[in-house]
Amino acid sequence: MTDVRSVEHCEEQGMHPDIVSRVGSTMPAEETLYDLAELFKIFGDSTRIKILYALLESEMCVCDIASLLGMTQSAISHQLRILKQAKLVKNRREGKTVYYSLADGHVHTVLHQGMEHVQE
Amino acid sequence: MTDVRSVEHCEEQGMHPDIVSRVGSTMPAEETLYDLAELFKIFGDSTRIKILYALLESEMCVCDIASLLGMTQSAISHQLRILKQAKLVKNRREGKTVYYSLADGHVHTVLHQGMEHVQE
DNA sequence: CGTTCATATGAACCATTGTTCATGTGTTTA
DNA sequence: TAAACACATGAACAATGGTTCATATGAACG
Repeated sequence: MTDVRSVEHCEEQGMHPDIVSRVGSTMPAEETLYDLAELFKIFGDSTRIKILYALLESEMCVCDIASLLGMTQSAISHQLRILKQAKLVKNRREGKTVYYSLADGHVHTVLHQGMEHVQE
Repeated sequence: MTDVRSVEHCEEQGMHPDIVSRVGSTMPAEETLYDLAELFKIFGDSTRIKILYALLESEMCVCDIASLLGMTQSAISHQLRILKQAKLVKNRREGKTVYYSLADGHVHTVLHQGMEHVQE
């Protein structure tokens, strides 16, 4: 019969406590990593990626994007709202029409870096 | 009563057919954009982001990562499998222990670019 | 060999999310 | 001001995904 103290396994302190504590001290704040994951989550959808790539080329209105992607205006509008909340796109009103464009140069960079990994 | 041909709205050809067709011709292949979204989906989870940031600092075994993040060995192992399938991490066996490390320099770059956007 | 320990994996569960459908808002124009 | 149009939004539904639990693999060690 094993000792009571050895019932718990390596997960308590890890096999290499020194490494665990050293790496732990260099980790960014919990909240920062959460926000970073939330950002990538935005990029993690085909429809939104397509929208961003389209806006990379030209400012566009909602129904143009819907037409381009062969999707519903409603579906596109929902996604644009998400992209706007993440500050990845901005919009401008002209009469009845609303034009969307990229909000930030970072979008281009992130897309480009990701693409490089995909294309091996 | 409106003409039958005007029942369908702008989504058919868009408001600016010229822009739609021009942008359409510059879009990467459907499959490429899908793969790109799949890649970002991997980064779009707190646990996986934490694992990647940890491995950025040092090679680690499964139970060390579990200990560092205060999570189950099983949960970490599942996530490591996903990261490995995406070719973001690689592993090496040493006796009973399996050490994981980053597979690619792109990981560092993508994380860095995303972080810059998060920190405004 | 049989046990122990580190890791892997399959099934189940719960939460999250993207699309659709119906409807609401806001702007132009007849 | 009423109709038409571009866009926004809320609720509902189906699908996806992360964690847990139980169990399987695989290697060291007595």
